[in-house]
Amino acid sequence: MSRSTGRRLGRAGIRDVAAAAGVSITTVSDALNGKGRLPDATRSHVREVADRLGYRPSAAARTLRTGKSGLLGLTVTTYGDEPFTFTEFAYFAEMARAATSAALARGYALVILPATSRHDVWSNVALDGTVVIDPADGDPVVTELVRHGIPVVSDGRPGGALPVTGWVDNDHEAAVLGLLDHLADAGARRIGLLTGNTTDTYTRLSTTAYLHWCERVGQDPVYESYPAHDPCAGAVAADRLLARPDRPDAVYGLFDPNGTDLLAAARRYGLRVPEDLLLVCCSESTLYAATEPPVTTLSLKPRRIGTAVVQILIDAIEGLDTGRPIEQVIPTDLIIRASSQRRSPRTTVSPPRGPTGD
Amino acid sequence: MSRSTGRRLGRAGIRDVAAAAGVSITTVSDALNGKGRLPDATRSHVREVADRLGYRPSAAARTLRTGKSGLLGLTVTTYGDEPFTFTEFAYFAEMARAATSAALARGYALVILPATSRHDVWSNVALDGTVVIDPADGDPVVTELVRHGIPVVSDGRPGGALPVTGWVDNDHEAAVLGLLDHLADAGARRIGLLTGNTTDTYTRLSTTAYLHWCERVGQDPVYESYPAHDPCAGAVAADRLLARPDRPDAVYGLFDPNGTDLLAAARRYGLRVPEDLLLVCCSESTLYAATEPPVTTLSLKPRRIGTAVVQILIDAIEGLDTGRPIEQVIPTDLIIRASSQRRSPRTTVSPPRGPTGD
DNA sequence: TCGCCATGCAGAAACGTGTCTTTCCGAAGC
DNA sequence: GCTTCGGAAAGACACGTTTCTGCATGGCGA
Repeated sequence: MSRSTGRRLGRAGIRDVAAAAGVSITTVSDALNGKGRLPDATRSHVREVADRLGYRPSAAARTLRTGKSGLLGLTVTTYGDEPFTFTEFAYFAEMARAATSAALARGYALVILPATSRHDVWSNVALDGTVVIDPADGDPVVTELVRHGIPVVSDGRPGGALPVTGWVDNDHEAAVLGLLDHLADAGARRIGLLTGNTTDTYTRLSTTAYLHWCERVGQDPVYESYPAHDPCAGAVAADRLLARPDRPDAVYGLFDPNGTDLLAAARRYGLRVPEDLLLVCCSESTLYAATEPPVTTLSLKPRRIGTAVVQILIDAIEGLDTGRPIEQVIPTDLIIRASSQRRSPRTTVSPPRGPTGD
Repeated sequence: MSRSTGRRLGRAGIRDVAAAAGVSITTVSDALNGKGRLPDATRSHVREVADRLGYRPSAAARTLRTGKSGLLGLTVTTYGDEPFTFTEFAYFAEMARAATSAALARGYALVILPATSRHDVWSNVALDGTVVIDPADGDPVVTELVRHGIPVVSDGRPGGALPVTGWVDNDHEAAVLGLLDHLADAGARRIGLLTGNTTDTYTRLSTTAYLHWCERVGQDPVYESYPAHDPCAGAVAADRLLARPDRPDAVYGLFDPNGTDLLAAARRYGLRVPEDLLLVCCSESTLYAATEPPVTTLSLKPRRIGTAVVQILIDAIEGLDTGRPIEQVIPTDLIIRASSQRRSPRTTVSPPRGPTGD
């Protein structure tokens, strides 16, 4: 009695439902979770009473008992001082969105967490697993998580023998090589690169692929690098690249804003695109379909990556061994627009593109 | 004994730490949380033992006991069928990022949740409070949350007498009126509007403000609306707007991609910007500093909004009554660039802008 | 010398579930 | 008629914390 009256100021618990339905706690639990062997009459009766009381099981208690929280961490490595830069490039936003949708479809939710190993937050939330975007070599957060038995799946091949459960990545080398070939086919004689001076895997792989390609075709590398987290450094670096005495006649920009940066720099130097300068940049933004001229972009397919990462992670958590591989390579997509084609003399207005649909 | 040996396969619990340190569970808890009255010697000893065992308190158990989870929900109303569209417009991404940072700084983490009232996910996570972006009138999710005693703070003034704890918003009417005045000052005779046919508050307020302004200055409204969630519909609507017999000589685009859409449409019709057509669009993207010409944008200051929303929410959760108002209006920022100025005959190249810093 | 307070720590009761084990009861088998 | 069997539901414990209460001990003033 002291119990049932004392509970008045809290939410309705499973005890209240049991009392109201005239059954035991066990029966309520079994009825709501479809577990035990109960006649349908009891089941529906309990469900009806629970609904009437507005009963919601306590997530904390359930988590404590079952050991599963239904929460996945999402961590983005941070460049510069801002805690989160995932809006800097549309890639991160797209990837996060796809991951969120995929997780939700399987009953999980995503918690956004910092890449720094501030234990305060990390240990204050019960995680079933974690998605790590572009982990650094020997990332302390990842090693700590794995040491505690929490599955970790990374977007981006992990370096430094990081003990992740699985990973998904593009074949960055192949993507860059293919794109450079495309530029060469379009008539480029000297291809330049606008790249970052950060040490993340994407930048490193792309840059070395560029250098390999140069070596293969016997071209001197022409590149400028800048801190990718600085929004104005890109424009300056684009300017530097086009101001060089060995000015390239084609440029690949590694980061999302490089397309407009390079277009602006080209205008400043009176260079016409694509006549005087061929352009490709890595971006997920549909804005490049409507620039003057439209810019050829390399899409890393963040939606497919985000989805795949979450599927692998949840499969690992639930212990179900689907045939799905634990390490997946997602093909990239070169969306060819006017900026990388010298063929068509008049600028073809590309029709509005619908949703890419994957 | 059966206890301590049986725990071998799990993580180290508080009991293990207590046993290893030769103290009681209470002492461990107090030492780690800085609670009781203990000599510093005991404190450091317990901490050292806990570190050695790699002890991490169970978030679930703590949540169950204290009733606080340290988790805040983040919900974005969804247009169309995609579960999440917060990447569609840079606004959402910026806002989410700022909110995440602010929450983290105060020891909270954000959980991304769907706006649909699928109870599965919502009731599976223990929330201390929720941020709702642009809730619909009488939103069922919000009412349900409030009914269960969970504080809700919304980005966007709630309509339909929604019982939220607080809200933060821009003064959309004032922003639109000021911007239209700016265009009129620049010489616009007939200002058109590119708007959405969705019923969200932002679109509605902005559109009615436009209609009011037209009425006040005695101009016939010229606008086209389209489903804002459809990525290609914007370009088509921009085209429609400039194809009208009563073609406007200035346009305000309500959504992020409208700037490039309108630039592209203007090119198709041979209209020069800003000579033949003045342009403003609402966007948070820095890309518009580098377009040809640079486009004047209206910034809604999502970073300030995201921060303010979280501060209000956490204040409410922790019950501390700061002087901070529960309802805040954040001023907008009109970033004037070449597209809305007829004065300068030659296109001035705006210098690269640094981080906006708020 | 006795009582009192401050200090340092331990015991045990919750928090709200899930689930293993047990009990109860009617019906069927020998 | 007694046992067995199986269905339906109740009891009780455990999950790992936090925290309230309470027991010692020793120093101090009266």
